[in-house]
Amino acid sequence: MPTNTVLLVEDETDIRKMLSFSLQRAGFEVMGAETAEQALDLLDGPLPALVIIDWMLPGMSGVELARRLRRDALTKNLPTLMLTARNEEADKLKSFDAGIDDYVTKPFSPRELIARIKALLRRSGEPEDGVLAVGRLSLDTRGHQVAVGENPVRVGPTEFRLLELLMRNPDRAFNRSQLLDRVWGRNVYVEERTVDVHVLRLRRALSPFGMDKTVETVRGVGYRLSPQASTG
Amino acid sequence: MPTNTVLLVEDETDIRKMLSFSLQRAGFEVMGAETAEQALDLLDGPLPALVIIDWMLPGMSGVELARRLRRDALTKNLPTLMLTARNEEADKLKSFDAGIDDYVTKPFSPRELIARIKALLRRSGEPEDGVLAVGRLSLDTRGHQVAVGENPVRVGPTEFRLLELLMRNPDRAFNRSQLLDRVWGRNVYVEERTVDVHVLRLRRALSPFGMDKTVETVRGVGYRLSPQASTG
DNA sequence: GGGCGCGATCATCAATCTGTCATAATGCGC
DNA sequence: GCGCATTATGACAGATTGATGATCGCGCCC
Repeated sequence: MPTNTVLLVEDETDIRKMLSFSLQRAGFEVMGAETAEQALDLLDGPLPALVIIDWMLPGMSGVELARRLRRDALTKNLPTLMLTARNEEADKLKSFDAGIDDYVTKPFSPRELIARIKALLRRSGEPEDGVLAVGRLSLDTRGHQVAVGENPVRVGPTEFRLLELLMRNPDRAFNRSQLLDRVWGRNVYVEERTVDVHVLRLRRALSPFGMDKTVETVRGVGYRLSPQASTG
Repeated sequence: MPTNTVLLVEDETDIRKMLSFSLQRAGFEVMGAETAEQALDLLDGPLPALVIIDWMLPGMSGVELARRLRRDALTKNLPTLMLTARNEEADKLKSFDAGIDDYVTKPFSPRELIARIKALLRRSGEPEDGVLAVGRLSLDTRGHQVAVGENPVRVGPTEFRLLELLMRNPDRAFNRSQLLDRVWGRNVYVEERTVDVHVLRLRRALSPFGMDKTVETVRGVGYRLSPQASTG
């Protein structure tokens, strides 16, 4: 999901161009569609971060489009914003009912639109899910969970932090001193050899899934995580 | 963010009462505050699902309150909705800038307000009917009831709030401090170990249905709700 | 006043993790 | 192949951390 892409569904060319311009100036990439049908086609590709829909569209209406988006699991969580000339309460309610997240009435200033878009994105898109992945190996920093494919892997706290560091820096070799600093903390006195033991324990935890080769020894230096070796 | 409770910050008594009534009829619990300061106090306790803030408040302004909420890690993700008599663009922008998620201009109909609230909650992951579900486990935030399949489960108030938080954030690990902040409230001084006891009680309540494994221990961190483990 | 439900602590036991060491393997230059 | 340097591994004792049962206190209702 390109995080700063907006899909704009608006049939009136002038308005579409004007909005495209404002949006681009605000740092968004814009995908334009003239009809709901065209929009649905575009949504088969990479998803935008947000969809702006004009109420009045030729063919399928904006409300109907919104409803469709909500029904499809893939687009269910896409933030949507309705653009309309109407200012009647019934229509607003209908929009919200169709799952629209926000509603802007024409005439509106581009600045207001941008502000609302940002508010919407702030609310939805931002939360970094915190899942690191290397090959079939994944590490969820939020959930404190390691898995190979669907299988959860049991690792102790230290091994978790160690793996996290390695996964954040794939293919980079760390010497024991660096590992101690970054995993154990700077002012801790721990024998360098202790690192070996924890690497061993980490490998042991990964080996049932054939992923133990992923943590490679760099002789004379230290250790490295190698995405290559995770083919198992 | 626990419960289907809404925090309403409005100094004019008439309006507050009227809105409280509408909100309650729509199925929300309402916490009322007359000032921003009072609101902040209330937010030291269990968090509501959403905050409605009047623009004009005696003392600290609504915008300033919103800004504060955004600064604090604990309330950062609370959806906020601004209520105001003004209709000037500059003010709207100021609101959005303060991190407000939506904006309703007086005079507004309660129905519109409710619709917007629902849109906001939907966006932040709140189910429409107030029933959270994870596997066979379900929790009704309005009826304050927990069930596994059709079987009701008896849990105490604290266990309920604890389970609610966990169910709102499946697969996410919380440490004891976070749990205390979010389930007990921030101003209370409670021993961290107390969390263990309530987790124990929660598990015990769930175990007759084989769901006790759903609440997992993350050693060295805290606890996590795992949909996986609910297969029992 | 006397249950009763609930919540917070505490003490204790069990499970798990940690850092070290001794020893076995392995790799590498010659 | 030899010998040295480096790494892998198994074992262990101590330290942490979590689970559990029991206790105490508080507010509430009869």
